[in-house]
Amino acid sequence: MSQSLDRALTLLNSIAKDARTLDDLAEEIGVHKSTVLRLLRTLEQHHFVRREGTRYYRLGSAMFDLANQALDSIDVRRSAQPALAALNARTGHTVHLASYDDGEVVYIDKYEGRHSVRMYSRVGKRAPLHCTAVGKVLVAAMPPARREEIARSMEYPVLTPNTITSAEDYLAELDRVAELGYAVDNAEHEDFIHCVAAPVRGADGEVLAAASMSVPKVLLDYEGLLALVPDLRAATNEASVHSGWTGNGKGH
Amino acid sequence: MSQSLDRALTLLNSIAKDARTLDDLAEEIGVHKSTVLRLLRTLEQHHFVRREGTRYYRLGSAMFDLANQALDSIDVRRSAQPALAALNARTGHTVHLASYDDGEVVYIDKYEGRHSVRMYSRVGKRAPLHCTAVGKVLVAAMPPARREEIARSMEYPVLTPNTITSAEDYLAELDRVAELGYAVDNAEHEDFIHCVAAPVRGADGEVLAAASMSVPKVLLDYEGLLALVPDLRAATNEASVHSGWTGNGKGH
DNA sequence: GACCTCGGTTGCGTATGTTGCAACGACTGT
DNA sequence: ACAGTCGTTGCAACATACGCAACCGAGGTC
Repeated sequence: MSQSLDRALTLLNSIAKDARTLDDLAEEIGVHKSTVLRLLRTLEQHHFVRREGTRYYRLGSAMFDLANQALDSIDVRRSAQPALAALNARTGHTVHLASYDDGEVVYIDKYEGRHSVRMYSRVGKRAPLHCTAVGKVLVAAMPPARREEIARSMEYPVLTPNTITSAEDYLAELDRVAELGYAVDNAEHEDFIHCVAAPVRGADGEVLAAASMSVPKVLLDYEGLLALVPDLRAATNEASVHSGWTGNGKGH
Repeated sequence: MSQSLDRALTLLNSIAKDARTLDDLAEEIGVHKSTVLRLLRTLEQHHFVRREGTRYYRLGSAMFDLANQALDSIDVRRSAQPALAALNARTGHTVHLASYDDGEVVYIDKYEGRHSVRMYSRVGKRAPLHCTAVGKVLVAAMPPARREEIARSMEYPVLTPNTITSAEDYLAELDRVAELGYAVDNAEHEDFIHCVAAPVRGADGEVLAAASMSVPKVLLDYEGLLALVPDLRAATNEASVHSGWTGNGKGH
């Protein structure tokens, strides 16, 4: 819609990967380098990028500032924090908080696990709905019509041998999740990791977000993973209460 | 330089403060609302903003994602983390890590103190050079000519009764800081808080960032504040070592 | 239930802002 | 000192983003 803005935002993404030079960027988005220069200057004025020496560009501080302001304004994040931090401290496993956004899952908080296996996730990162436990929880919370609509319009890229690959299978899985009140990702996203997730609810019983624990398979087998569910649900319940949930689906 | 981009970035700032409506935004930046709509649509495509319902706009996940990528790429931040976290845990006081950027100080990390007095700071936020301990440390580390240049071109807004208000006083203060190896902010920025700061150095002895501890005056008097300096310097030394510093100003 | 208002959305013509070009200048390495 | 590389600037041409005004759709009021 807006060409120059579109190009500028694309630039930001490139720069984020790592510091880049002018010609690099120009070639990458297929415009003349003078154009890139002018866009970068505007971005620089607003502190969205900064120059390193004269040659390289990096993301600037406005990025951090705005992002942190935005994170602060996500209420679930703040209200769920104590419960999730405690869960993380108690179990030592990686805990994620995620919400639904435009056909994907977005991580809005992360508590790093104590075991050294680091996951390729980060606050702000997006992940597919079909192969994550949080994705299943979030979609399962929607009315059946919406579920169907989403499931039908999704792609089902195969990421591991266990990945769900069809709308039918996914919808069946969602039914199970809705009934049980929690979801499992049995190494459907990353080969060596499996997860369990449960919903965090707000005042009217609506699902605000989903919290998950991720564990390397070498550390805990499937049985062991399921044994974490009560602990997880205790934490999501506590988080729900802090978010205004009263347990009867009718807040206040 | 680029009008539409400039406007879009301004919009982001407005939206960050809190969710806003279209007309609001249009009036705020003085353009027609259809223009704002188109900019927002482009921003939305890139996930820089998301819509809440149909009426309100909020910052989107691309913001978080890029910001976290950017933070990860700041090496000092990562290498200083263990030492600063330990310092924070040991003392219970708020610890900041900051670097110099374009005539201001930028906070690149923050460890919240245990006492309930919260400071108005945040990762990514900017602060003036003349009234912060970190600012003094960072400028004091520059060659005299550069110090002078910066000091002369700065504004000296009065924020508290103790704020330094002239280039002469500031330069004198910088000399003291350079000699002592640490800086004090004696309630020059916020009335009820005073701070001490010390430099974090890299492989070649250059100052990469400054770390500070901030304490409410009611909790600790000036004497008590100064008594924290050894502890702080132990932490910044450790952080420096992790950043490649060898103590002789000649890395490797 | 019809009317009204308010906010978001769309199509269109025009002027403005943005683009690509080409020449310049600063810096590096040989 | 020269060649090569990369960032920077001025300018003219054009595409783009702009403002306008009319069109919707939802919520509230009488």
